[in-house]
Amino acid sequence: MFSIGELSLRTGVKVPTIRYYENAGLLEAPERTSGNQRRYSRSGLERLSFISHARALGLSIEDIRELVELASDPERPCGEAHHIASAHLASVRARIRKLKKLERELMRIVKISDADCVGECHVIQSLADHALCESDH
Amino acid sequence: MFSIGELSLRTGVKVPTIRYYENAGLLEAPERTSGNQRRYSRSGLERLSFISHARALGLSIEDIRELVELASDPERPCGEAHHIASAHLASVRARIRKLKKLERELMRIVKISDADCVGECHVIQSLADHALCESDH
DNA sequence: TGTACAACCTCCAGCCACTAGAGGTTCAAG
DNA sequence: CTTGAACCTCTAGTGGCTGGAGGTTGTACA
Repeated sequence: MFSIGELSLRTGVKVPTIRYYENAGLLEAPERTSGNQRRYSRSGLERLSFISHARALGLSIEDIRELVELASDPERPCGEAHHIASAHLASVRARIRKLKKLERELMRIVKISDADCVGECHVIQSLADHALCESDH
Repeated sequence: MFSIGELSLRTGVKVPTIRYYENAGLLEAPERTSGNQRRYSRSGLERLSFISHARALGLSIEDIRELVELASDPERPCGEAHHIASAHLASVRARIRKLKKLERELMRIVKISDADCVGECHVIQSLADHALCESDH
């Protein structure tokens, strides 16, 4: 049996965040002591690790809620879980593509202002004039 | 002279967002008609384009506020503007690195569950067990 | 000149995923 | 039995908008 503080230490998830997950319906409400403090079992620890790992992978609370439900219903987990994971993979890839565009754009802006840093400021000029951009955004 | 709606059409920034920028101190409060409606000049349009472009590049409102101040003070813009832009470039690169790690991780999870989709769900298993991860996060 | 109605105004609430603080209670070590 | 760290609940704030309520103005047309 772990207190919320011990659980926090073991998982690296902050105490208020654990309570938040409970409130959001991701984490089952644990037993309480007679004095109303939370006491977690091993399964609570495992569930929290699951949530924390999924969050680290960037899945939304909503996605995780769904995965948690699937996990507790062994009849129909795999297809849908797979769907959630691969949808998320696609969105991660889209974000990478977008950030790479930004990277190129920013490199250009920074490089120009490196080369020629007198008079008018090129950073500000480049930011002001979208027409100078190489890609759309 | 543009109404707020025209400005919105020309820049692609939504009307409530324009008001939000004004409120946040990014966009100068424009003239008003006798009936209290906003009327923008060309310089307002340019300023909003600047903001919108900088946002599209992922700069924070706070960063943009600073750039806007720098832009209006031609004494000391370049060094600081360059600093903001290159700090942002660094953070974009960090985000790309992080997302690429996630991509690898998710690919692994999705691939496993592709290959072997019977019995226990591997998506959920992989998410639950951080020890299976190849990289830290 | 009157009227209809789209566009405008302000203010307030909500979104996500936490995080921080106030103010009070409980647990456990000494 | 006392101390004080850790716990409890509840509320509010973060960033960057977005949407709605309820009321006013601008403008095109009859």
